[in-house]
Amino acid sequence: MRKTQVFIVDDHYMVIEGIRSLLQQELQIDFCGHASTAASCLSFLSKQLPDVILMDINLPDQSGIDLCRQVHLQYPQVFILGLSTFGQYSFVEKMMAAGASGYLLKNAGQQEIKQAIETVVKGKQYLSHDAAITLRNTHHADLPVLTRREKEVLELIADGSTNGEIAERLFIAVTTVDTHRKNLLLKLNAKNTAALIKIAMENNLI
Amino acid sequence: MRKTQVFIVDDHYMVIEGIRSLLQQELQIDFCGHASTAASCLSFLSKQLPDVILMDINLPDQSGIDLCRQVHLQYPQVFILGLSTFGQYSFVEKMMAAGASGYLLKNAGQQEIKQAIETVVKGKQYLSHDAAITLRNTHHADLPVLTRREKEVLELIADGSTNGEIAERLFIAVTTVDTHRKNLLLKLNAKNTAALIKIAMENNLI
DNA sequence: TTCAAATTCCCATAAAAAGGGGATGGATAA
DNA sequence: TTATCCATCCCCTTTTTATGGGAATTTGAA
Repeated sequence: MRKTQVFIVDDHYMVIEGIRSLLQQELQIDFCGHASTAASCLSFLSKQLPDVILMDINLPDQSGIDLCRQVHLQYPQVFILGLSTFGQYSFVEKMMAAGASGYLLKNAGQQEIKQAIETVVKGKQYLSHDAAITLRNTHHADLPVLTRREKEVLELIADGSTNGEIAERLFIAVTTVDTHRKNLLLKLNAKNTAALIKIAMENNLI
Repeated sequence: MRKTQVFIVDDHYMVIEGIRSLLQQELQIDFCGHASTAASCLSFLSKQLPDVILMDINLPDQSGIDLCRQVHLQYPQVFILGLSTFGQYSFVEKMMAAGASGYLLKNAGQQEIKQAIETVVKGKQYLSHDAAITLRNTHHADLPVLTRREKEVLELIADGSTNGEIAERLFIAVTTVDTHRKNLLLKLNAKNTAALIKIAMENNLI
């Protein structure tokens, strides 16, 4: 039986080495290389295709989510396992939406990594236990979904722009900015701008 | 010559395994154990003292900075190397202030880890190249010193309190709060409340 | 195609913050 | 002991936000 080819994309050498070390003991799995940037990952894929890619969400040149989407479109036969430090709901969800077959947290042990790889090569989905719990427990319902426009306005508010300035930059009326602002306060349950920015930053919305 | 005993505190198994794997090839270094929480780290130390601890900043039960301070006070003979994903200035600085002898980023390779350990056991300081650059580049001198009162006011602003509410809670006049607020905007070079909160949070003032 | 959500715009009033002054007592460090 | 910083307080004006409505158009997904 052919060994499963595994490729790793992560900008932390310690993590790459950790996974490599853990997978070395698995006879059915072959570690075929690693990349620390999205660019070098794509470059590798143009020459050789692994069966599974373990992909970190935080990469230096671009978001792992974007890379995931790109790789999934270009090489749909490759299974992608998301990889990150924390099980923040939005990240897990976005990674899955971008075409990942599963998600692993970096505190996963040898057994879990092995099982995840074996599961996704069969075409099934694998969610890290903790990630699954996160998806269930955490502020799923609590964390509101901001629209594209609301996020834009939020960013500009955080930068210190007044409604007038925001309106100018986005080519909309001041009253519209006002409305978005109202909705932001409502959605994030903030009393005023100060609380809004604090909550937004605590939830990585900025 | 006695081997250098190294202990790791990190809640990510992959990182622990990575470091262990990298250090295995070093004959002068002995990996003597690991912990994934501050509590189990302290429990280990009560029985056995390593020469160097590689300590992550993000731990599940408490901040690595607090743990660092505690360990440094209780076991001053143990050298601590801070460990984290990013080289954010305030974190590096706080870790050093808490008694760490050095700082490593998780993208460090085998040579760098080895050199860091060798450097700190000699009682010298070791800063990861990237961390050192961070310390130099980022707003070091720029960061203003906030007074006790200003910090209190800042926190209350961030929580969404109005000047009136802040005045009530601190038993001072609204006009005084106004003055503190003006000074905060000035010191942090913020255009308005939104920018103030963002800057304050980015610099860990809240 | 149809329906819900997103985006856009408007009015009016009340509340809060920003910006500009100036002033006083107290502590502290040089 | 003088100078500096902190904390406190006050005035006034203008700008910006908050709050509470209502309503028309896109747009995207089912």
